[in-house]
Amino acid sequence: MLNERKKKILQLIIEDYISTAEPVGSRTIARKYDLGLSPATIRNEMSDLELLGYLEQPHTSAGRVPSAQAYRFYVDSLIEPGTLTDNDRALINGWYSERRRSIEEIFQSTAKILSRMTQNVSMVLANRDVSARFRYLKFLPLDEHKAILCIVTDDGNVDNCVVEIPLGMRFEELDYIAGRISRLLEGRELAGITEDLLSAIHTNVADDKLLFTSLVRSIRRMSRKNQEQSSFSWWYQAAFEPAGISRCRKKVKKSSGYSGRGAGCP
DNA sequence: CATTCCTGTTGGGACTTACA
DNA sequence: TGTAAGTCCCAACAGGAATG
Repeated sequence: MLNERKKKILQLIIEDYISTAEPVGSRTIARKYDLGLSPATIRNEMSDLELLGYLEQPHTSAGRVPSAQAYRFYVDSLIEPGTLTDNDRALINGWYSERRRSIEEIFQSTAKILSRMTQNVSMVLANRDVSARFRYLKFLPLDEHKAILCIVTDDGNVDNCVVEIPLGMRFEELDYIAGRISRLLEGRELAGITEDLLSAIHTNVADDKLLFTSLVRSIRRMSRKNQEQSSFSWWYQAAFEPAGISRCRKKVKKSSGYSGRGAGCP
């Protein structure tokens, strides 16, 4: 636990480093900010902060730079949350009162609002849900021989494919099968739907081979898609939209490498 | 034009001193 | 005795002058 003096020194170092992008030394802190402490005292506190992991030193005689732990502490404990003006509140309420269709749109809107309010580049970052779960499946009739098989997961993804309706099977029966399979698989992680489980469904519920093959193929496709998305561990949306300046948005999915899409930004 | 050397500046560590 | 402050010395770096 940091005492008040350490907190104050850490705060000044972080703010100085943010504004200058240069390592901050004890003498700089003593001279620029009236703390009533000598550089030697500040140096001792900085040494403690370095031991505690809040500061790092690029090389022996350079000043100190804040660590990731220091930034976390700064955001959580050192800065005072500002108060929203009525205009800001109205802007936010206006954006979110509109019904949006996807998570992506919500991210875009959030980044835009942040950018407009702060007049800075904003970035919205979220962890992807790595384990989508089966929600339900449904058959939608196309004609008397074909139907669309739709599988829905709890993260809102939908996969579909056209299936042949087995000869002599009525749509009501298809609907009944969909209900039974949905109940059996509901809440299960896609990755956890095993061959054994699918075989049991094949035997007990959907004994038609073609129908079963389509079902398995669709579940596997969704599971694969989910795993691919999960490999992109973070998703973020950046925006730069100060009033009166041309817009520039960029969306990037980040993984171990780099991939991006979007337009407008060099 | 690239490299080397010199000098000034900045900052940290170690040690000593002053004081409550 | 612990803490704060002062001082000395050394290291790293930047910038300018000298040199090949």
